[in-house]
Amino acid sequence: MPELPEVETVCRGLQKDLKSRVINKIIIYDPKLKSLNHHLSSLENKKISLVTRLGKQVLIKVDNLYLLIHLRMTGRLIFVKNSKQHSLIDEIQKGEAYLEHKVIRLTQDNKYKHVRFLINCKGGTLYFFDPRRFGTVEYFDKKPELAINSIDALDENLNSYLHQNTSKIKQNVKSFLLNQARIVGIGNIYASEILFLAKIHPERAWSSLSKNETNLVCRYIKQVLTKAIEKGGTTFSDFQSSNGETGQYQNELYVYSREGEKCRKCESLILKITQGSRSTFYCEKCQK
DNA sequence: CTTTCAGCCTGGGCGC
DNA sequence: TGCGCCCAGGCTGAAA
Repeated sequence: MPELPEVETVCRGLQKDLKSRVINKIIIYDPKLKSLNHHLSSLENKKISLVTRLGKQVLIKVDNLYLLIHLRMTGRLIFVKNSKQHSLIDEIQKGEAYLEHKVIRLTQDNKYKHVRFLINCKGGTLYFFDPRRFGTVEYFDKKPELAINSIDALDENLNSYLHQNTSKIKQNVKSFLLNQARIVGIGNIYASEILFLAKIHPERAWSSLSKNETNLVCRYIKQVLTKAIEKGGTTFSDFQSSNGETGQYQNELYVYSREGEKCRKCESLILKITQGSRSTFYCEKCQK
């Protein structure tokens, strides 16, 4: 689910909600997260100072310590302010939520929502829901950084990075955009959208791009991701911001998930192919 | 070195 | 209604 714009949307919401709150208690329900247990006590009674994005991950600064959360496919971080209405903690204590395979499942609208862990702080609780349980939470005692030789997709130096470091890469352009060891933040939805707008065929080799085409890709990486952030991300089935709102960028898509529908520029039919075992959507006529 | 592909998981949608 | 199959926004690590 979450690519850079969705993670940025979550971070902005959490920064507002969590900043300056003191952590009372952290509870882990999913045994897959138990490595975090060793560090929980060092986080309690400390103040959250900053929530920022690191690539596709959410970085929460707690005093001089860090929690790095990767949402992967279905992870959601939802902050619920304290109110008279019962919180999940209350429901657990009242036995209205129950344990199944040690992962809390909360019934709500007859649907199960899997809570892997929660942070209860003064004024509210941050829940980490993740049905598929691909998401990860890591603890660091110093600030984690992006991998060497990689660059954030919205870094202002992206253009010179692409020209200086990537001209020999023979990988197809679509797979290259998804490669997080290089550009960090682009996922399967936005990769197809960026290539459509840049009018570049997804099966071209990255090294075959002219200087001008590389500039175009760079321009549309910035444009697409920035606009998607403005729209609060893309919601297909289950992306939600930290206050539970859905994104709006799905209404702007030119090709993703539009196989067999008419291209919004030339009216020929959108095609779907598989590259690196991921779906790619494109317009044969618009993209050369 | 590069590239592919199964695996990690669950739930929704579809065809029968 | 139900069952089986396919699909999914990400990433890793083993194998080729």
